[in-house]
Amino acid sequence: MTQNSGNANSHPTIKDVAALAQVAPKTVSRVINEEPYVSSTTKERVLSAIKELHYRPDVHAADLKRGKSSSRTLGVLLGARPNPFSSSVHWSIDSVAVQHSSLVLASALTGNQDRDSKTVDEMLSRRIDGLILVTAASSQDYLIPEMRRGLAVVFADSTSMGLPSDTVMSDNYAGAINGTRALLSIGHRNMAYLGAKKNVYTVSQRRKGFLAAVKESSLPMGNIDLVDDMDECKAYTVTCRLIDRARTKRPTAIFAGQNLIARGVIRALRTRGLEKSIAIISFDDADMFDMLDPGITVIKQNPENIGRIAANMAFERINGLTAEPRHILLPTELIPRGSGEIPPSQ
Amino acid sequence: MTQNSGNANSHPTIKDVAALAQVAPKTVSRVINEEPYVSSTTKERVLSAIKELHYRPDVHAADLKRGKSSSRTLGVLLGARPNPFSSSVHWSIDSVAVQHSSLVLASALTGNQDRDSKTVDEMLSRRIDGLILVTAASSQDYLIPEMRRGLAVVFADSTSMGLPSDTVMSDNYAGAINGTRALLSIGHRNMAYLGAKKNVYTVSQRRKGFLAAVKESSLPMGNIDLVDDMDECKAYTVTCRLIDRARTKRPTAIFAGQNLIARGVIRALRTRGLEKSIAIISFDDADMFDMLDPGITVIKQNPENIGRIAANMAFERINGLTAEPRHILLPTELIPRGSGEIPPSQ
DNA sequence: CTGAAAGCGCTAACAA
DNA sequence: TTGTTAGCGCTTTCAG
Repeated sequence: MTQNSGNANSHPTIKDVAALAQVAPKTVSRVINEEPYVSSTTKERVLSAIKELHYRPDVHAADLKRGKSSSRTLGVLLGARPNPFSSSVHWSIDSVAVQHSSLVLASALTGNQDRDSKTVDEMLSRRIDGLILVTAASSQDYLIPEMRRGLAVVFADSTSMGLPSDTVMSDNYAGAINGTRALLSIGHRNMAYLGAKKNVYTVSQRRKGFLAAVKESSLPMGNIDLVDDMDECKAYTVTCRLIDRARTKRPTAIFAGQNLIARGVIRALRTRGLEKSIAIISFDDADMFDMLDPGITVIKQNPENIGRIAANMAFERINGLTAEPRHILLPTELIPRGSGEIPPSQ
Repeated sequence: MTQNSGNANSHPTIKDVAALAQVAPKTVSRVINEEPYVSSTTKERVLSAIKELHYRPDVHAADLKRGKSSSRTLGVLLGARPNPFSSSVHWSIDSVAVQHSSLVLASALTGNQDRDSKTVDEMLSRRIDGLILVTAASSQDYLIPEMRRGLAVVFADSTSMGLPSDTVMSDNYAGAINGTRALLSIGHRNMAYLGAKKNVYTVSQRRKGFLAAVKESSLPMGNIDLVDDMDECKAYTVTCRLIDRARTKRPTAIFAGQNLIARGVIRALRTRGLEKSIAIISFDDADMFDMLDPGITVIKQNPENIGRIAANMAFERINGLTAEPRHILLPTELIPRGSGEIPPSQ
């Protein structure tokens, strides 16, 4: 037992292994990194010393010397309230990362600028190779110098807000147009749009899509209720207000700009027993939407693909790709389940 | 522009800052670490140099020197298929970590031993301070040497399987007894238990709780269908088989050992139009369970608390606590919503 | 095939 | 109040 090999409170080092195997540290290093030119007997000895000491190389120390500042670690920042969508994106990124022997430092963005930038600082201080921002709402200009140094930044389900970085998201505009057209095509002439914060890019695209479809149908805007900044709770309240209006003045169809908003709307419709009388379409699916009665018609995204593509783009950059920023739009799918096919009630 | 300060591909170092501010590296270090005894003018100069170069200290290099192998990073391993429960635990851990200026390395366990232990290795090589295993199924004996070196290991929603580490989980046994008693008290005499893999500790506790309640009611075991290894899909199939039996032989109530299993059961009941005739209770809640008709009665857990407590215990250990392993059981709550209050149909 | 020396970015210990 | 030296764990470079 040389050095600190028996020390309960610290990791054995390459020196401890070297001492036990009676070789030089560099030889241990060769074995660890599977470099050639190590005799098989030496290798054996080193390997068994590693095992005996439960030695585990310190990647940070190794990277420090290598100078390539590649920690094989990816940062992922989740901007949205925890929900199945962002979870899927996250785990999809994780599974790509594992294939690249990388790990994911994950954290939730809170919207509090100070706290969030502290989180990013912590990640950057740990020398992450890439950063994927999922559903990020605010601008991240301070990342520019980091990008110049080679940090691979990818925005998933959000726009890069001026940063020259790759982006992946659903084609929110086209998806919203599609859904809205479906509503219009079955005769709805009074509709409501309940959307999230419209300063978020994806939300604004959905809003625009909705409006574009309305416009092409030549419906007067007087027939449309447009409400922004919704969340589940507010959506409930607003929907109650909308449907408590005189029958001729109330919307016969509701476009929910997000799954949580849809939940609020559905709750409200149910309290009035109107869930089979007023149509609703939700942008983004949610668990159990198919099991309600009626089933909720949704504009479905593909979060797994978004995560996978984001991660792949990040690794391409990490591996040296220097092409122009790429902007991927993924198609959405309109899934009719009943709630979106309800005709206008009068 | 001294050293590599203008280099596009690498981070500026403390030396670059020192050169620009015309001080010694150690002085920069003092400023970074907010040590006393730095004149305010010097401090200013250093700070502005830091800003100009977009300098960010490398925590790994710092820790290396400090020798305390504290990377202020926590590992979190999620063992269950992505679902709202594990998501909540995860984000709850994250929010505690941030308070401790720590970051979370998160990864999903796959069940594939080789791949999973590679993931743990990667985390250990990054010198995480603690490891929280959420819903881990298999034994993790190889962690023992790491624990001896001071790695704080906490099991959340799972047992430590012999390892002397802290654990937090719901009181699965009591919760299951409670739910089952509720079913029995309204007169059910033919019941089915559909549970997940029974080699998972929490699952086995639920199973035992169910059986204990049955036993105390002196119901003959012949009246009970006990099925293990269910998932959503299998639960659907099995439920179909159960309810297609003769009316006198089929269960009048179903205990679903997990929310995904409950989903399969609910789907099956609906295809037969039996959702209002056969009772169901689900262990663990899920989004929208309250909005179905009837609402799904659940034995509710508190994932946020599980995550928070797990993280707190981990940080206590990291900060030197050496008490005996603690095992926390959190109460569950039976939430009646309709489906669990359906009386036996004959 | 193997080893010795130097140094990655940082800070502890000591000096000035 | 500031600077110097040494060394954390590892790998590079170069010499055996």
